[in-house]
Amino acid sequence: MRPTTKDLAQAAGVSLATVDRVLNGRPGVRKKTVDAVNNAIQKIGFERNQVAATLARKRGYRFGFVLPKEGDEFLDEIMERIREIQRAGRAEMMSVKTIRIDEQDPHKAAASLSRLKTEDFDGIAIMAPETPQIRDAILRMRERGILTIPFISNQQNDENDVFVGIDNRAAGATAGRLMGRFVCAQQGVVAVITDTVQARDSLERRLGFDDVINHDFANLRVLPTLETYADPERTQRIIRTIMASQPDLVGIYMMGSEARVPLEMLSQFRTDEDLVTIAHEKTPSTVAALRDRKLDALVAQNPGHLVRSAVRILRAKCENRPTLASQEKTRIEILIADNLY
Amino acid sequence: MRPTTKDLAQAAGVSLATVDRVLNGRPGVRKKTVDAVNNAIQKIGFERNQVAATLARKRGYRFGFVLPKEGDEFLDEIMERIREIQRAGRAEMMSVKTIRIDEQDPHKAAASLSRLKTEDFDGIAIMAPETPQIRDAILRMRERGILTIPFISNQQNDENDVFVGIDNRAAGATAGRLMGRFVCAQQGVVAVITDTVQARDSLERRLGFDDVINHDFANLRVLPTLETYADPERTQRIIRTIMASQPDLVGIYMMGSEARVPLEMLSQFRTDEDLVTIAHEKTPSTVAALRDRKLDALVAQNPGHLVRSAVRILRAKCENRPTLASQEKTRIEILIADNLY
DNA sequence: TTGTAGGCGTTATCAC
DNA sequence: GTGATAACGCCTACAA
Repeated sequence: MRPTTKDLAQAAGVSLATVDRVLNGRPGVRKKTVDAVNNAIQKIGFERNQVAATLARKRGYRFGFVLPKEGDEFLDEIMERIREIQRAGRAEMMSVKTIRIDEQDPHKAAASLSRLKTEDFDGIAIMAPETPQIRDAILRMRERGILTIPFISNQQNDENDVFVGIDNRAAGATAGRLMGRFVCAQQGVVAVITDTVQARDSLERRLGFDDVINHDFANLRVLPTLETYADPERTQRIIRTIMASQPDLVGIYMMGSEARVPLEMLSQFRTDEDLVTIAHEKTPSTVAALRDRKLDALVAQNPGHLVRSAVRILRAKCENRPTLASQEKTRIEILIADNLY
Repeated sequence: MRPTTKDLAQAAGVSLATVDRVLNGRPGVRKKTVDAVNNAIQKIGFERNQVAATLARKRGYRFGFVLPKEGDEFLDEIMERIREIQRAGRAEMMSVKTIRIDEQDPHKAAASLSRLKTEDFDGIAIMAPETPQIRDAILRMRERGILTIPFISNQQNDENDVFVGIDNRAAGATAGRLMGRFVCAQQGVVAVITDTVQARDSLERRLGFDDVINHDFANLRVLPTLETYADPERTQRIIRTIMASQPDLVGIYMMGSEARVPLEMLSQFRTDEDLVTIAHEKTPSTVAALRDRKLDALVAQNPGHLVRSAVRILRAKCENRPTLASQEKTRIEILIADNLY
């Protein structure tokens, strides 16, 4: 039988309460006693039973996801996965809530974060742009004792802490290599479209993309990034212009997470089967485009994985135990028509 | 506060013990009482607390993985992931064991399965070739009351039951499309190498591969599958012959899960940068080959995911609750040099 | 600084 | 058939 806290208390010659204090790093125990307990842990090979520990805490774990108020299809997927885990989590004594913030207004957003109280949350996963106000708000949350982890959009990797999301530079590189391999032309020009290059994510993807193209595909020339500002009309204009002005166009890289609008516009123009198109994220639009051969490949991060990984990491932090590193590294998925599952 | 069994007992006008009997489908309760409890469940929105339930069962969950005795690098990865979950599982009241069977000898293998007792296992994930003896042994295990699920190698999908592993036909199709897209030649010949075409997995991959090539890449001709029987010398001979006899060779598809030997042999010959090579499974050998540009792409199933998914499914079955379908579908991963993480 | 006792929401073992 | 009641292993008052 596995040793229990009772065995441990006996082995260390202390009471259950003291064992609990040491186990959970609570104050009010003499160093000597702490050592005695720790030695006993080693000696009898004690390992805490998380199931019992969770049950004994009256309240379960309460986690939150901070998400932008306005979002694209990718965000819809994320929210659907959060809903899934909400349902499944109840039986495991875990509740998950979402908090929407106004991404456009850093002050409002920061204020929303400030309102999150320690009494309501054990940990929060935060998807938010990198602004001074938000960074401060996050720091203050931590001081209040709420665990936080960056979610999908990285907050400049402040401490070499965990981060749930993909390496965007590698994602861009992946897109770059697929573009290079799929284009069979001797020479050609590649266009890059995104909503805005403001975000760090876009910058990193572009860097990765260029790295690969410049290094391994000298036959291709990549044009400056075109910004749509998520405006359909502007998007249409951009695509029309690029198609008309670049006779050597062989590929289009849709770099943002909102490929729906560019794809719609593109489908009005694309007649040339040799134009290679690559986008990000698996959404209803991109999946349909992949099936219809309007898109050649998708570079994606799995929304379900992101959400579950965030929750697992927060929970592990709460319980003060390590996570399986191999499980929590977010994979850069490549999707084509045949592995869409 | 969430309703507990106590609340439920009160609402149904019965005792805790009866509630438990109904909840766990145990016999010895009048139909009328069962209905009363079920109605009360609906009425008060009761949902069982799995944490408490797990704790209250004296023993935790005991699962097993049946694996072949002899294996390749892919199997090593699987075992490493099982070890990981063994460590992590203890705190969650779950133990995981592996049982190695002699794949070459169906009778011995079946005998090994027969030895697995209900007292020792709540559920077993089985990776085994599809032979009458093994099929029977599995059926008998089920009759004994042990939950079983096919693992990686499918047992002809007997009941439309769960299956942990990839759709091999889709995996072959994925390899086919990558081959078609990566080969830029006007015309060419593609070779297919595997250990043996005995296994259903190989057949299905080949079907998927051919589907795509025939349908979408008329410029390519796929040669009959070459079998290495996992013999290095034979592999070398095969590769030498194919390189010499097929001047139009533009691609090699290593269809089995053991790409190490073919890759080694290939590296002795490959000088032509235009030869596209695609293999299966992420292992030290294939990863190194991908990095060294000796391999262009990998079609893989994630070993960690496979193992954890099997455990989650077994556990859910034990606890008589559903799984997250989106999480348990094994993805067909495409790996290139840039998304190897 | 340390210990005692009661409780978390189930399951299991007895009686009736 | 059904109902009390004692575990399960840990946490948390409150007492000493």
